[in-house]
Amino acid sequence: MPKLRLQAVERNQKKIEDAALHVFTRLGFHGTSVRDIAKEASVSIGNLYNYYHTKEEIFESIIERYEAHMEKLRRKALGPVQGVFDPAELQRMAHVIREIVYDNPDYWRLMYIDITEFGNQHFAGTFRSLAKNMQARLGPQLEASTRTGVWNRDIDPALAFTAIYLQLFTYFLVEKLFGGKQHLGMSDDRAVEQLIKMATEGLWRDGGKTKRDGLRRMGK
Amino acid sequence: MPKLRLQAVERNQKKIEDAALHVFTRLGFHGTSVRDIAKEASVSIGNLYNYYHTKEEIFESIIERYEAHMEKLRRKALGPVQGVFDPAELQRMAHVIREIVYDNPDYWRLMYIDITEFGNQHFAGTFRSLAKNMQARLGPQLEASTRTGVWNRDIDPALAFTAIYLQLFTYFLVEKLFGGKQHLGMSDDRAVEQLIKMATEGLWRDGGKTKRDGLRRMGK
DNA sequence: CAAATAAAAATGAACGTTCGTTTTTTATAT
DNA sequence: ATATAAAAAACGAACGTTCATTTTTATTTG
Repeated sequence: MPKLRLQAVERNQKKIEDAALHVFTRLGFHGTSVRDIAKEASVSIGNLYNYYHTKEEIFESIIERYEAHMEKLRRKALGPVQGVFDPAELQRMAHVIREIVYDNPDYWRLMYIDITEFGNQHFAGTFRSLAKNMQARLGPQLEASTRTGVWNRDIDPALAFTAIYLQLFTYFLVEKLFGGKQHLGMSDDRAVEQLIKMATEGLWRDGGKTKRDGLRRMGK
Repeated sequence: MPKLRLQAVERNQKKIEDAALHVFTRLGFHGTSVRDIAKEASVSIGNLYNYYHTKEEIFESIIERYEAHMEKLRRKALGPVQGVFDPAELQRMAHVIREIVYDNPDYWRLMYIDITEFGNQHFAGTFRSLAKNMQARLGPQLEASTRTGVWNRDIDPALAFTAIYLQLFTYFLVEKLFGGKQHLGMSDDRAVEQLIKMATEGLWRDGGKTKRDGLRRMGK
């Protein structure tokens, strides 16, 4: 009646999935052989099949585990947001997002594998109704922003916040995964500062008179 | 002594590469077999190797062809930009970018394949010094914007324009490739309108006094 | 608290299949 | 008749998975 202790099973699975993640994200799903995984995990080929029925099951298990991890991190990025459009708060969020992207580039590599080799089966829900989810999470804070009097009433706060959130992720992803070394022409800190300044100062009305004049004068 | 006319060779290569693109972007590089390509192109396996030495050469030839095509489209998106930050001009650019993304999702699928299966070998240069390239293309127009008097002098015009450009691509990519059906909570047209309003109205100074007050009042 | 025990875990060779590529054969067009 | 394109056949290597066997492990027993 000796069965491997549950924590031992957990430990072995983590070892296998860590190894599999490493090779999957470098060679793709079909570019990775189970021998690659076994070797990377220092486990026999046969034993892999004691823990997973198929190679694809390993892939799906990795995604499940990673998705749970990312959900925690996303909460961390959005969690303590109080004055949602306060530049200082956005700076903090940007810093967390930077950390998330730089620490977990493999998460997006998995996403790209899913798109190119699995028809976006596993990550399809991630971006669905993003703004609506944002509204559900930050509804009160977002609504509060519109009641300050200076809010640009033409702009939906949920859209605005989601756009900033996505823009920051995009910036760091381009830097980390797409090889865009300082693709905005300056350091991360300065670029983020400028992006936030751009976004926030556009959210607050200034009456719009001098601005329009400026545009008219500009040429078009 | 029949030698295939050059345009016939070109035609056959295009047929093969179109077929290969179709299967590559659905199964990935290693998930696609040369038999898949041959069948899709209605060509024998052996004959494939009369046109390409290896499977990888087919992949690289596709990228080369597609990159040239995309460069033309990018020029179209940026081409007739005169008042670079004029909302109407940005609307036009957004429309072109939408068209580009919706007509060519396979270009980005190739990019994701390159990242996950080739270590970003072939597309690494695409995002390098994006803002600097933007400066090279639109330098005069960007500089002109800073001389209108109402420009927010803290913000680098090249960064601002590149950020808007990237944000629009990101928006449509999320919609088309990542399954985010109306992820900003509204139609493409309305979302784009809001993004542009957000970005541009943040570029022009209003003195900053009432804005800061608004933020202070907001809670943080 | 060892030693014995039985069940589970781990192993690596072997399976049939499919892979990318090469070689051989056939068809075609001057 | 001959050079070339296209197709078919064939190649060894590598694929995902299975399985008979060995090793390890947690428990029972003395």
